[in-house]
Amino acid sequence: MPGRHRPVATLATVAAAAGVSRQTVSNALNSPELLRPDTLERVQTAIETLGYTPNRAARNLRTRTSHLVGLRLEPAVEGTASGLMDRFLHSLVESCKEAGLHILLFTAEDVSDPLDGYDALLRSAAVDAFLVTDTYRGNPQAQWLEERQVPFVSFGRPWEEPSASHPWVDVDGRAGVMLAVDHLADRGHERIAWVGWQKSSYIGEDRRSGWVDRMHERGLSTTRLSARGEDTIEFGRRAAHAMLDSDQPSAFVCCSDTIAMGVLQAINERGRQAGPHDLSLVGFDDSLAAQVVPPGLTSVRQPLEEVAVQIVRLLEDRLVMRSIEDAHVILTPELRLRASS
Amino acid sequence: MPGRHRPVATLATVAAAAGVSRQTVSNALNSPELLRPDTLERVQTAIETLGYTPNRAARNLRTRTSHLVGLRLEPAVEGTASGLMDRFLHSLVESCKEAGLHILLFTAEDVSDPLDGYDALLRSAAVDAFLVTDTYRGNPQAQWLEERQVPFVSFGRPWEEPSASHPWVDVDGRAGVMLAVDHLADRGHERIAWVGWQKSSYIGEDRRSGWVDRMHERGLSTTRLSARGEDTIEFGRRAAHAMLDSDQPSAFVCCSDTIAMGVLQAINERGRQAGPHDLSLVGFDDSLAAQVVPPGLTSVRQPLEEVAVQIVRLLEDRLVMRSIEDAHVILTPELRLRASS
DNA sequence: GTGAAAGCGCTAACAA
DNA sequence: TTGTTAGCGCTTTCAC
Repeated sequence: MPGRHRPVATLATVAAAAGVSRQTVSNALNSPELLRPDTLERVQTAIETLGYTPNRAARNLRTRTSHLVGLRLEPAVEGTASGLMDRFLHSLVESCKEAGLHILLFTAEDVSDPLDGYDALLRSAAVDAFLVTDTYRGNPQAQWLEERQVPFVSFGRPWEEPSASHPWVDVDGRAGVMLAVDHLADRGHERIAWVGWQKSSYIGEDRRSGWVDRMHERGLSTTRLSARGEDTIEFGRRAAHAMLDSDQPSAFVCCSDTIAMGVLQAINERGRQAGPHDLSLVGFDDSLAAQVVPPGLTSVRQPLEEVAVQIVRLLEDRLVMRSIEDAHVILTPELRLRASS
Repeated sequence: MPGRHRPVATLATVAAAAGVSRQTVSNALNSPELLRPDTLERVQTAIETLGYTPNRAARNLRTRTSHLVGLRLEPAVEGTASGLMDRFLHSLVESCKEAGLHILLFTAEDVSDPLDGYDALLRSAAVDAFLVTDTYRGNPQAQWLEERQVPFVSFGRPWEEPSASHPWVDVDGRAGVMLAVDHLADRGHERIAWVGWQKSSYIGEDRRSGWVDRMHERGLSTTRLSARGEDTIEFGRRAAHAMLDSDQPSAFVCCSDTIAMGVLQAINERGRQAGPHDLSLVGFDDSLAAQVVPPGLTSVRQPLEEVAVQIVRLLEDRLVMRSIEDAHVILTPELRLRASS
């Protein structure tokens, strides 16, 4: 019960104090250019004196907007290096503030149902828009939301339906991996291996294509230098051992920091060194683990701060039904160099 | 503009469909026991058919509640292992759902001002309550909120003012470290070192007291086995080197996984092994880094899921002004064993 | 057990 | 430029 014991100022209070009507106070807030300068100032003084802030519920009811954006939080996956959500969320909330938006979190009752939770928030008019993040498994949310004409932006491309017209922001994983390959090749590596995700992962294949294409562009062979599997430490470890047993790669580019951790483990188990003088290693995501693991893991870092900014820009566009230009944004990651390469 | 093209059902719609008045529908929702069974069923059918969900803004305006809980998100600290927020947030949102609450995120304009951001949300009646998390630097928020009679719960004890009466939930770091000491001592270690935070950190000193007291309880000396400094990898590394140069500890208990990573690095640099057969190592927080770093870092894990449950319980109590019992909850962490010990 | 009336605080539309 | 009127969708109060 906020305000239990405080007489909270309302439009009426302020209007009385300033000697104007309620509507004039409302205008002072929403269309100040309509007021005569002296009236405006009088009202503003009253607002300040009384510490008035418009009541959100009343405004929401009247304008049929909440300025809230729903974000469904997926369970954090344990045993995985990433943990990007932390970094992303802060940037996102920050960007939202400038646009007068807030992030409302929700979770699914049934995690396996990608649509669960959206409907309830929508029907209760609790949010104006959604931010959809888990597009890695395709995103049925996009179609569902589009059918209902609900404003939303997705972080992640609609891989299986590239023609989808909803706004999205994504990071160019392919370009990120190319950065990694260039980095290693520039330092003289020729046998650069790829350790990545299963073929069924759109994101995984996109990143891998950066490795394949850049290797070929530089006249380097990719034969027998690729491994695909689960996003686990154990897979990275096994894959690295197998490759080191047979095909003598001198460097590894990994689809995730998690896998890179497994590769690192294999390198250590063989009494070799991860670093520029022995086996080089590059991960993906610049997770906290990459930053803190000895000797420091070189990794592709997603520009999450910029992702957040772009997402909010697109959300704003959709919310005011502004003509949407540049509704598909692809941002380029950068390589964070550390001692592993 | 949600519902732009959909005629959203309202109380009136449902009432018309069920052939009752609006209030009866409202009662069916909020006090179903008042209705005659057959009326109730008729109304419920109509609700279901029309897919009706009460409008949040209207309800909020009328009841002067939002069922929203504000949580100020602090910037994620890079180069630090923890990243607990991810895991915590999901549990929190989950628990909130059962209580009919939602989490609204906000950030500070001025990060150095611990009160920044609270006031605006409060005055606009955007949230009913707050969850305060960054109590490590003392929490002026507690006093500020208490003065204004704003419901809130803090995650973290009011260290500098133990008598503060606001509800809080915390994890017993001291007990967690005792678990670590026992684990190591049970395995024969006698020279167990502490690498922790500066004396100015309440949390750091609490954890350290677990080491001191349990060591003494077991008749083990702590002399020259303690180091205190910043929460950085570099400090952990330097401290470990210094101790290994002089005082021959056989195991390290660290105040954080970040520090443990530095110790691990030092161990590796000396050509020694982190593990049960050479130098044992225990961290704190069970970060993703601890889980993925080779060979796996034993670490004290905070029961964040339970923390979330307790926090929501206390929030509910405060929101209905229920008599508050057990408003101070201390939960015991557990030790996650891995190959580093 | 059900219905009618009032009003939460705000803004859109219009009148002065 | 300012004020008046109406009403967003809901719950509370009080008749019936």
